[in-house]
Amino acid sequence: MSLTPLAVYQTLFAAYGHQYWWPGETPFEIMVGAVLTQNTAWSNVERAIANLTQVQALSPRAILDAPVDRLAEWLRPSGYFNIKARRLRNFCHWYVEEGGYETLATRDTGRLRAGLLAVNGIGPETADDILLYAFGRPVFVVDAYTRRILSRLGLVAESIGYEDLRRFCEGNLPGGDAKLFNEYHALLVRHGKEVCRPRPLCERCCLAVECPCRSDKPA
DNA sequence: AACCAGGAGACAT
DNA sequence: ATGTCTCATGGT
Repeated sequence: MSLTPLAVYQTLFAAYGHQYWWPGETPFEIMVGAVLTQNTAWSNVERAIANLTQVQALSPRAILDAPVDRLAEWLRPSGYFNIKARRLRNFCHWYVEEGGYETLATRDTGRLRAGLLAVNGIGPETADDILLYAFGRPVFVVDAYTRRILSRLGLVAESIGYEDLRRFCEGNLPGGDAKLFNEYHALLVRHGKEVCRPRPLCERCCLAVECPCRSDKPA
């Protein structure tokens, strides 16, 4: 009886409980956060979003109306601010051009995903974050934590690609359950942040709250 | 004081 | 298809 993705989920939920994701009030704020959190600590993203709120620029129109270098200043705390200013602008341009949330929400998930991926600056993870947390679509979001935890548990190869890992997870979980996908990704991030760390490089991740990854020093 | 953080695009091979 | 660079702030 080998470990399954569903068993991993149940263990994580038993250990940590509900995570109440995504941290954001409106769908648009969630989408902005998804872009800004690329390879960046969430605490830094919060500062950037606070800046946008402060100057009343937390809307597609306001972002498009602002000069890019001004936008970059607001995004500074989230890192990569020059690139992210362009990425956020690209996204907002597409978002408005396509008719905004109401119109986009009528599209099937496949078409919506393709549209997101066509935006320069929206890659597979950011697209799936938006699909799941802003549009409520049943999509499994893969990230660095997912790959690290599941590969250390021996479920997948460490070198597995994004789409292969996504298909593996979606194929071994009850489909159509956005609530499950929502909670699962949040739990993987939680466990990855505080227990299953990059270093020390443990061979396995025991999935317990008292995981040796947390306290042991490298040999 | 190196290492890490809820990636993605450009470019070479 | 796959590997390497770059982008950058803030916490540990």
